[in-house]
Amino acid sequence: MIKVVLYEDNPQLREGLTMLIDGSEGFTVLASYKNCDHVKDEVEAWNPDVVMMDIDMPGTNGIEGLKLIRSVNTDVKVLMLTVFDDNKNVFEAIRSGANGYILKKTPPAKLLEYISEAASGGAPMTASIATQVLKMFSQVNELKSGDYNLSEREKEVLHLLVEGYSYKMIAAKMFIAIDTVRSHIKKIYEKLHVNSKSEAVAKAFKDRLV
Amino acid sequence: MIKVVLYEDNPQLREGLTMLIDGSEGFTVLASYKNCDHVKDEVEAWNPDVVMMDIDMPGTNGIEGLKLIRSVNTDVKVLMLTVFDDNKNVFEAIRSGANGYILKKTPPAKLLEYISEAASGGAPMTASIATQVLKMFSQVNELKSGDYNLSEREKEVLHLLVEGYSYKMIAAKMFIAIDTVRSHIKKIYEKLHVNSKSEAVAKAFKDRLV
DNA sequence: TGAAAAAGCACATATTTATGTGATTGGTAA
DNA sequence: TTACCAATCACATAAATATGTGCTTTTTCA
Repeated sequence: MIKVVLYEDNPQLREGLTMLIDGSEGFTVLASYKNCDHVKDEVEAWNPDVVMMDIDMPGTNGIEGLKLIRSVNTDVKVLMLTVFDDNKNVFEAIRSGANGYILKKTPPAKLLEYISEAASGGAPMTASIATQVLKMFSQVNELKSGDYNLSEREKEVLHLLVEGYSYKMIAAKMFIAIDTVRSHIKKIYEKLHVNSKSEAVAKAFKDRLV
Repeated sequence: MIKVVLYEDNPQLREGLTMLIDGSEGFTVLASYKNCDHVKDEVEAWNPDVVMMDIDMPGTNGIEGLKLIRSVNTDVKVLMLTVFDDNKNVFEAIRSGANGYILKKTPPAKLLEYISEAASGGAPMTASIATQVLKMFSQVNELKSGDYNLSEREKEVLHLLVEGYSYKMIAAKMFIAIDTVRSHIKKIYEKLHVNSKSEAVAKAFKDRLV
């Protein structure tokens, strides 16, 4: 029996969801609330398997509610429920430890399936949400490409600079004179359009040259 | 009619999948291959809606294949197919622009559903994969919480250092004497366990203090 | 209430960095 | 074959940085 607690401000939808879930084999709704002002206590008291949390609620919103839950309980599965698949909330919810993210327009049968999936450790997502997540993910790891066409030797030097080596140490490590290190670094600064070691290091991090 | 091209080295599975998909209403398999050595030409020639790509193949593997496809075509939906939900491949596939990631043990009905979902712009994922993706996502954006308990003023100074300001400029910007800037920086170095500006900058980036 | 931080300032000095000018060598592309 | 560039080294100098010691004043916290 999957124990569910529900947070949804719209009375019709709250009742409808409660009846749907509670009336289905294998599911029970322990409680449902119209806001998550006391979500911590409530989740602790009921100890549900799954919390269904509306995002857009007056007072403490769903994301805040999720954070509150996570501050005391990292086990309970939290399914975020929303009307729109807008980017910002999806991102924030996932960051805050949501287990799934589904649209309200999801058909009833699918909804129950999603709840079971969440309860058994899955991460149910409406297709459009999943698409967004993947897109965000590849964006995060995209970028770089800041080429600056540094020569091989220059890349080596830059790398050592980033590692915190001094000119003297770099010279020793690369078996070249310190003046050669200077030459390389000067060239690197020109190419990166900077004029100090720390700026070069910062740029290396920003543009993922490291 | 959803047009599918299949890449799978195991002959039995390849035949099985072809028969399943091709035999289903609304789906057609244009071609199936046992490796993706000529994936670029093949995808261009067939122009499918969905490519199903096995990850573990001899020769050019699925990830490489995906990258090859993406180098010439960003529209076709690519569904990655694998036996294991191992972390590294999932990550790499998503980074490279996969549209979905499903396990081979997925039941036939579900498989067809996933293909349709991919074709219509969704991002079908096996539950265990979705869970992983969410986990990775929240890890990537985790705070890292490298605290070091810097004081407010020290954080300001560090921030300006990272921005590339010299001591003199920081002094001017913060309306304090350059010697005070030195004091702060010395303290910062102690707290971060570094002893140069560029090391501090590097650490700030690494530990997301910026 | 009293010690500990935090923030501010000053002076001194050694080291490191930044910048300039100039030269040699070997590879490579027009 | 000439011209360019990467890589190497040298000498010189100014500016910036790192480090040490020492001194107020204010805030914080046990």
